[in-house]
Amino acid sequence: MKPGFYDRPVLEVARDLIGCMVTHQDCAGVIVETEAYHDSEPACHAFVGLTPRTETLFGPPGRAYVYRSYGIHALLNAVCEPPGVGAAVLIRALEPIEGLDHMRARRGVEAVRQLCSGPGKLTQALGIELHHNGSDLLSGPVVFSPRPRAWRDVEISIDTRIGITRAAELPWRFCAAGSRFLSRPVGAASAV
DNA sequence: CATGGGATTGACT
DNA sequence: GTCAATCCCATGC
Repeated sequence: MKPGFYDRPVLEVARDLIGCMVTHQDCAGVIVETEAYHDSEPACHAFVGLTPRTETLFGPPGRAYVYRSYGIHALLNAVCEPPGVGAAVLIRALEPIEGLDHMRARRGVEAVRQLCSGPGKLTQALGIELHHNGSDLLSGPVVFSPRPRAWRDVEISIDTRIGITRAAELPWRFCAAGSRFLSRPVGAASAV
């Protein structure tokens, strides 16, 4: 992405990341689902202020924020907005493009739709771990790159965020309209 | 120092 | 639909 891409309001970045590519080593996918988080609302980890955990969130934009969820999964975010503001875009689903066999080996499943259709699934498929927290998204090893031509005019659907209890009413979830690779259909309120 | 709660997933009823 | 697994870390005594 261009320098400065992430130094903007997190809602704009979350929308603009739909259709962009995520690459790690030999695996790559197109982002089809994101969510925005900002320190002004209680669902965001940064809501509690600057702590060891949220240090990356309050740091410079364009870095990866990777944290452990439910003691099991690593979740990938792109840090946004200027230093001092705790904001990030959660990457929730990818359409697999390259390295599918490597993804299958790490995920232990065959179906393409099962490889990256969830925030914990895609980090497992791409081999993204906690030690990637704080890494630069321009220089890698985890790299975000602009939309391929075919995704230039992707249509965006907006929905409420998934799996949170606080500020659950905010429409801060962005999806590639009609994608078969979402973690969950648009408009499917709760349900597990 | 002890405790409680997740930005989830997959197995089972 | 229901539920356990599992661990980092914020919070409170």
